Amino acid sequence: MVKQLQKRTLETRARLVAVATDLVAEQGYAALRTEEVVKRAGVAKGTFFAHFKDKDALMDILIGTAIDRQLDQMAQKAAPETVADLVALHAPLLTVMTQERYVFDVILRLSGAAAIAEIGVIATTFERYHRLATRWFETGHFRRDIDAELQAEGLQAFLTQAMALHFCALHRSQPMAQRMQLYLQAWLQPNV
Amino acid sequence: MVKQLQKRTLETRARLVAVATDLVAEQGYAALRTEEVVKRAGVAKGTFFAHFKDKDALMDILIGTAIDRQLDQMAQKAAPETVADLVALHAPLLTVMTQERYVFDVILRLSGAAAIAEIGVIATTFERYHRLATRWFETGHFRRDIDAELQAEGLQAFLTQAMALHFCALHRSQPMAQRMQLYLQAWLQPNV
DNA sequence: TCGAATAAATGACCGCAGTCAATTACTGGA
DNA sequence: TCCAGTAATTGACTGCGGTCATTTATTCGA
Repeated sequence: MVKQLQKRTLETRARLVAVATDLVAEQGYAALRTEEVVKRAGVAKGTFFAHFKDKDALMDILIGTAIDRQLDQMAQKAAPETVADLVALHAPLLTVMTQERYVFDVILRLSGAAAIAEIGVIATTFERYHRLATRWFETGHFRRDIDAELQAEGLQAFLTQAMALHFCALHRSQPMAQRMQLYLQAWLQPNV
Repeated sequence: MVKQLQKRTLETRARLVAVATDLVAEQGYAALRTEEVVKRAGVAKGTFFAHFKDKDALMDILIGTAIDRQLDQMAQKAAPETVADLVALHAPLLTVMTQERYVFDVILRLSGAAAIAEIGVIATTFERYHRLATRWFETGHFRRDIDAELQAEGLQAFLTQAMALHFCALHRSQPMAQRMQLYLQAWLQPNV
């Protein structure tokens, strides 16, 4: 039912990803062209699309991997006990996700799995992030009137909002971290 | 310094928008092709791009107009006094914004003005929505520990989150309105 | 070791957004 | 009314993502 993959297949695929990684390092994500990738990898155009459903599928791997590395770092750290800690903890993740407008757009597009069958890397990292955040909130350092999962979903909502406004000309003046602080203070430590 | 627009210009532009509106009604947003628009409008391809920076600029007008109509309706109604009212008030707006995955993607892409100089229709409607929501919260029926503007920003964040999860295979089971209710209860009426 | 079945790779081709030098239509002053 | 200057329009062309019938390589049973 499952794999019957030849060694060649894995090699080609790995080469494509490696070449793409190099190209991104050189020119950024938005400038990546599939034709450039296949040329450097020494394969035909069709081969690319035999390995990846579309260009987004490659981006999913590249960007998802980068996000996952940040989550590795974050998972190492102790659970944050204050909003300031929580915001500080997110700094590197925010940097990765907002390094280019194009990257943020891809993340938004792929962060939810379109179908159960095709959960990509980015969607998987979002699940992972959700679990990680839920664990932080289960320590009980923040609100207690709602469960940890809901707190985590709100965190994600505000994270997205802060990043979106970062790219908005009308709001770019305020730094992302400061906005996060404001949001999360109100979300996690309401004072009614 | 400003306009020197010929009548012809306005006519062509209006015709393009009218044709596009018809096409969308027939086949949906995602299926819209600029070539189909210019063919029906009886102009050349280049004319389209002389009037609109790119295809997104046309979508901005079509979708932005549809959103604006909903805001007209919402602005008529009295300020909501409960979370349930607030959620119910949003139902038509949610329907418009999530009618197609493609529409939601365009909205996310264009909801923040990329540059002050080029604030589009969708970005303008988001500003309008923000002002409207702020006015609701100024009535003081919800939280009082944070100002109305912040409440409005949170509302927008949760609105986006609810729509995003609506398109996510892993979460599609729960209806949007129900999710909104959960989020907004926690956001607007914390119970610590 | 051979040959049929299957997997991988190929590249010419297509669809569609977006460009631009050339052309046509309009305007306002003489 | 004529004509220079400007605005609007044109359509062939480019760039790039994605497809598919054909060719080439690999596997595995006899």
